[in-house]
Amino acid sequence: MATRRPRERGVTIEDVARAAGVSRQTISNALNAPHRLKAETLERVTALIEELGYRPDQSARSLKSGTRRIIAYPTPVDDPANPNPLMGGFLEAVVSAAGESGYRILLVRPRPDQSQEQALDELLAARTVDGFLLSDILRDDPRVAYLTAEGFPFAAFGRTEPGQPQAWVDVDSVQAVVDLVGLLADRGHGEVAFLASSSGQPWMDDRRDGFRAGVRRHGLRGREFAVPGDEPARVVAATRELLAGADRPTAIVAGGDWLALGVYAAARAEGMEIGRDVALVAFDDLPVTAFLQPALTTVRLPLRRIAEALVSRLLRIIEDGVTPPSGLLLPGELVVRPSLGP
Amino acid sequence: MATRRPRERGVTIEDVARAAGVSRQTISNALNAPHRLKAETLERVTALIEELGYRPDQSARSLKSGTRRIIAYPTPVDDPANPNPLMGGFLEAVVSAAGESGYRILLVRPRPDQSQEQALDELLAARTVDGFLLSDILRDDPRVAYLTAEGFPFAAFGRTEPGQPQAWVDVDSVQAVVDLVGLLADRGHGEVAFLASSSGQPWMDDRRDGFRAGVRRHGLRGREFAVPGDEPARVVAATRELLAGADRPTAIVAGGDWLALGVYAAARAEGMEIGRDVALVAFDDLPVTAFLQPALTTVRLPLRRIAEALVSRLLRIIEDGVTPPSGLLLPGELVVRPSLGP
DNA sequence: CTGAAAGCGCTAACAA
DNA sequence: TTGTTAGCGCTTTCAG
Repeated sequence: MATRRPRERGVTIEDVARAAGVSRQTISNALNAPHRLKAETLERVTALIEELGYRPDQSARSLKSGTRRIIAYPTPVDDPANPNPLMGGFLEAVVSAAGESGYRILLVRPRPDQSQEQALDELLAARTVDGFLLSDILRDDPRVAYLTAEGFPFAAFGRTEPGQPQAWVDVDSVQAVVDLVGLLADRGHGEVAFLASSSGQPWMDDRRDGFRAGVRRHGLRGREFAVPGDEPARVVAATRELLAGADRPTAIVAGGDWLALGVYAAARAEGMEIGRDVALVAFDDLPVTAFLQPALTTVRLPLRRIAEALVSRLLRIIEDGVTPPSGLLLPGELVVRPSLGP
Repeated sequence: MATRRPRERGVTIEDVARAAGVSRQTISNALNAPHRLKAETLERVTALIEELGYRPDQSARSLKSGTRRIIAYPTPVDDPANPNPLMGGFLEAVVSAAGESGYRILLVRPRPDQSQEQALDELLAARTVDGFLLSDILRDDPRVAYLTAEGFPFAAFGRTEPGQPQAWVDVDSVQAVVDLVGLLADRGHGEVAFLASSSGQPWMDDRRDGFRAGVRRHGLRGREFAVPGDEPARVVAATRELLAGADRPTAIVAGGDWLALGVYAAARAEGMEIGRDVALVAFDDLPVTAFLQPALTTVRLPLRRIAEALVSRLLRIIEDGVTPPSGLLLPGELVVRPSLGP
């Protein structure tokens, strides 16, 4: 089995031109401006292209055109103990959306000795990609600052500061959590608690804000408690303590399904039943929640719509130079299930 | 905020050469063959490169060298109802491993009108990538057949046929499940059942084979039952039926943690407790299993080692033209936890 | 409608 | 040690 070395080159435009007895330009036109060719020539050339399996070399094309049709996505560092289960679905959606427009996604990661900006700079300066897709945006994200300063196209999953390009898409977590609290208020809960992990993800702040807003709006008494990190054991321990207390809340709003899993475990350990002894709502709609008993009321992220919006905004910047005047806030999808109680 | 259009070019080798008052070749040498320059020149040029922020254009370099330093990974289509929660971790590991050697990962997906082979062909013929990383290998995988026929570098997560390049890495699922069954035998179980999903993933066959081998070796009585698809409701229903029967097994080997989740739910519904009334072992070590009560005995996939092995094999083929003479079988890591029972 | 020439940015080979 | 030449494969511009 002979392995073709990558440096061996394939069939070039020259080969096709010679075989067809025309100039290279005619081949190029057949592909890029077919209307310029006589029907007969076009047909002949097209057939030959097909037969020889000719495809324009991407590097040559990029060199000439200055465009790569590649979007870089710096992959978030994934905590091995708690890998983001939605990552696959998000990438899937992004790859599809970009693919529709003929773009591909390049996964990048700073080398151990590199800062985030350096890693971006390497791609940017080497003109390896046409733009960036960013996620897990921090309030004061150095990547956003850098790309903004460079004037390089990017789109962000997560809000950017007012002074920066508003090429962002985000889920309206505040509203979604307000709605969750509303569901609890409707069912007569007056004493609710918010369970957060304090590992500093920016979106957790929005969810907490939503909790506060919801509590205020519905005149409930709200309490907040944070678990340092998000290891299962800690979540369970913290929640047990809460549930064992005399003044325990009648409902818990978990900042994420992951945390809610700990509430299920804690409730069982305390001999309580979710949905009966304590109501529980959360956020993310992890696939696993389908197996929980009772099933979990939560908020589903519209990953597909997010990805489409991100890509279409980014491509507008790349191709038309048009930066969106404002961000896009997409509603989360409330999924009401029995953990909410009767 | 002026957005830099991608077609605007950055600083080129020419710019640096002019600024330094030397030829372009000297700049190139400073980067690629520094030993050829006089120390003083090198220092001056390097400083200038840094100052101007010059980085060689990737396309130009690729055009010249014929190598892209990009590896394509065709992303599996993810069932939205049951997205693979390990995808993120796998990609993470692959990106890291490839990054170590200066390669990046390009996510690709056939367009709706394309076959898998056509999608590969597009990348291959356009010389967009140096090689492919394949996962979810089928027994008779068309992608493997195509790349083998083309003699194009690839490495596969999952076994390829004997006549094909043995550039694969796989987990020794058979052995791992034999070991699981051994654990059950040690604890005196004589009546065990294997729970599979019949949605046709190739690795499920290996796990079933492992079950059969384990049962045979330890002289147990084994039964198998398959759930069509892997929707939670079906898994639970099928398992409940099994547990409710008079001749119920004392232990269940689930073909994956996902299925095991259904067993937990079914057991609870039947008033049984995992680890006490029925033992349970599974495969995958999904992160969520840490929250299960009792915690699940399962097999962890060595994703990091898999990724490293895949990348190093692929790079050997790409860079040295050396195809591995045989595949690499990595052991799964048994994680013994209380679901196994006393 | 088709062809010739030039050049995108880079580096390998050779020359000075 | 440095500079010059040529050419990777393609497309844009301008002639025919």
